[in-house]
Amino acid sequence: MKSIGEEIQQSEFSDVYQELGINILFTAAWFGERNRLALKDYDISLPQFNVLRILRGQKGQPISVAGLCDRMIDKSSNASRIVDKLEARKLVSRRVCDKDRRQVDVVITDKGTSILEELNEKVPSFKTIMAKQLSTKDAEVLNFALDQIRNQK
Amino acid sequence: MKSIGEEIQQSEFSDVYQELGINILFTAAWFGERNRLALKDYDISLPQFNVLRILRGQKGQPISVAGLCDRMIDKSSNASRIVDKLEARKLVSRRVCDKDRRQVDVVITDKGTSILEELNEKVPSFKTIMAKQLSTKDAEVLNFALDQIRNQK
DNA sequence: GTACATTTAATGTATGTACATATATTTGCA
DNA sequence: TGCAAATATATGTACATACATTAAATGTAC
Repeated sequence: MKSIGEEIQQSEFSDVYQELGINILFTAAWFGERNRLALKDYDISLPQFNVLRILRGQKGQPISVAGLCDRMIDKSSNASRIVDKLEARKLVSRRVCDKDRRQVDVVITDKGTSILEELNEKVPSFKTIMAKQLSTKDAEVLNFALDQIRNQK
Repeated sequence: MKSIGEEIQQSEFSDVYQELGINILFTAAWFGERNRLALKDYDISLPQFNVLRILRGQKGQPISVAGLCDRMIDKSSNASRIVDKLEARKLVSRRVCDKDRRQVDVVITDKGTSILEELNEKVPSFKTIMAKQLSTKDAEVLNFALDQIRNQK
């Protein structure tokens, strides 16, 4: 099995926390590459895929562009332009919100939903990727540890 | 303390592995944002910073562009162009390798080394970020788990 | 030794990101 | 009401990424 040190050919880290930081970054990038590869044939970028999944999670309820930003992993990505691309392909639709006409309501279309279903078969779920090596107990412990890492002064 | 579900306002995940996957991606992005903020004043991008650190790790020994790619976290980033920017600011130097004239040897300059020293004071180390919430033992366990996740068929 | 394949780096192009600014709408308050 | 401040989205820009292609050097088969 390749350790993170072998992966990036770094023989030693200054300490185990440094190793862990790099390991988290590298593992995230590794997930990204896997998913990008799976999406390639459909000409859908990773952020586009994520937006579609957030919209599906809304179960038909519209969400504003700012709401999308809040739920996106990469906070600085430009949700407005990602929605542009998706709208151009009719995978989502956009409508000015009646109650607050500054807001724009975004919803996934039927076409978007059906593409997403196809994609879900191609993109391996995190469960598929991790369940063999990690018990649910392990996963819970990891989740707790990551939550803790981000919650420091 | 905010869990990952609270961070991205997702009330429920399909399973704990899905939650963990998102958690890893989100934590990596969170690290990235912190570092980018710290580097902003120096007008050095994250990948540029990473390249400088790889070069410093070489302890004066030159490395090829392909060698940089291997050691970089984001495999698809264009090392050639990142080196362009660094060379333009005289933080690294580039020279055709004598033994194999297809290769280019990259080394960090004194100016690059001294900027990197400054940056290391500004950019919080992973140890600083994580040591309070995580024992070294915990960190070791996490490292092992992440290595395992990436090493599946 | 020539011809072809492989390797290394650079470049071209489309898209995405980071960050500032612009535009429209709503809110708060004198 | 009228007007400044705040909010929501879109847009402008420079740079970075993803991926294909090009150009030069080296390796290999004949």
